[in-house]
Amino acid sequence: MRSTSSNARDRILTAANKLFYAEGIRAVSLDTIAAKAGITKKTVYYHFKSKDDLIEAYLVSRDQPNLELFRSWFEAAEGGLPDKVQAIFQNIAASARHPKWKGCGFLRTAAELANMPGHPAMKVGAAHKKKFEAWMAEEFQAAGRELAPYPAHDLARHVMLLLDGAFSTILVHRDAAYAEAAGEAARVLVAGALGGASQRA
Amino acid sequence: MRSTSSNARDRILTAANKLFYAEGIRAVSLDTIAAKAGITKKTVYYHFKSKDDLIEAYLVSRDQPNLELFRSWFEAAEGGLPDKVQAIFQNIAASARHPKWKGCGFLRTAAELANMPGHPAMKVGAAHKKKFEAWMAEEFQAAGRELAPYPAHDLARHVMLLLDGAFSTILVHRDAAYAEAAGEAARVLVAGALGGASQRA
DNA sequence: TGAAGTATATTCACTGGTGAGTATACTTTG
DNA sequence: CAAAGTATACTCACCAGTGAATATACTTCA
Repeated sequence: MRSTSSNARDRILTAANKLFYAEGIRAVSLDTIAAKAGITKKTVYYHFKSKDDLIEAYLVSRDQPNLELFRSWFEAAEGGLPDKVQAIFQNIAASARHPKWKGCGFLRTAAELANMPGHPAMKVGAAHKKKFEAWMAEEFQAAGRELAPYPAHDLARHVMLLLDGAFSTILVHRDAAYAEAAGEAARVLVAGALGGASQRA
Repeated sequence: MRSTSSNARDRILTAANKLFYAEGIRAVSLDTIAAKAGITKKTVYYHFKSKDDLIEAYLVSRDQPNLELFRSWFEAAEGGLPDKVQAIFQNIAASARHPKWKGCGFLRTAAELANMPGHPAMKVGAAHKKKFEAWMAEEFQAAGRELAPYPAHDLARHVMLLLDGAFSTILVHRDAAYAEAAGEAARVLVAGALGGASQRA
């Protein structure tokens, strides 16, 4: 049994999650993370081979939970496809009103690591965003062929662009209303693709 | 004559521009900037009261030039409103293919300073984005009342969201094609707002 | 006019503190 | 016991910001 070990590893990852997300990757030292996890820095280096490694692990740990969250918002929403897509944005708006909200960890990490394109964490971020896009495309595909002249994967990409635009813009303005605006735009695109007259909310 | 003075200040600002943009705000030290500017760190502190102050000056110096660039792309484009809007995105795609391109300096700075909401540089960034949005709204307003059920300022905000989405997404994937996708989405929205059938490229 | 004084601009050398990462030794537990 | 896990205590590099001194140019007024 390596229960103690995993405990330490988990505590490190939990601390890293909170601190990296709250303060940013470069603003947080391993000393601070170790302190928050209640262990020594050397123990951090026992479980992770470098800070970059821990950054990568941080993003890996967020991948599935974030996607699940989007999925649950989408599924819980009443109404048609436009409504379900819009619901994602409305939920983001709600999240963004919490004072601890600091944007999308993947996007912020990508911004901080823009000078290290090959960084392993970048790959995790890119994969995460691709998964979101692919999932959206699936949903659109499943929802019917009515969107013929507007391929599902194009529409999915456009929605994803609006989503990341919302994340970035809210962060700049500190105003969750931008997520609602993005939701309306997404709604217009999806409704339009479905061939129906684009009924706006 | 204070020519020497302005020279030093300008050199500092030029060096800060290049380094902050290329490496990120927190990754660059004032020692590095001073070295690049060919002066002493103390001289940096003579002209700027702190690193934060220099960060702010960096963004201030980018505000007008960036807006001018967008404007020039828009004006140079042939065709109607949808084409002119789309042209902005196409030009961003072209810029993004240069190896030195590292996204939008305002967005990346906002991501790095997410833990300091009141930071002066954040205000500069927010003001910059607002100017872009306001300019777009003006253009839409001027272009006619035909977009009745889709208020010009809503449409402007949607275009801005797509733009920032493009900036972020290109950075994550290192693929300028996302700007083209965003441009198509913007084209669909603008064309749709004009009441015409949304003819896609 | 020119000497004395003052503001501007710059340098060298430093401080206190923090950063990532490590050498070594202790401790737990199967 | 031996291996996994953790701690103490350290290195060396860097960083934001400063103290004290100096050089240059502009201003004042005897």
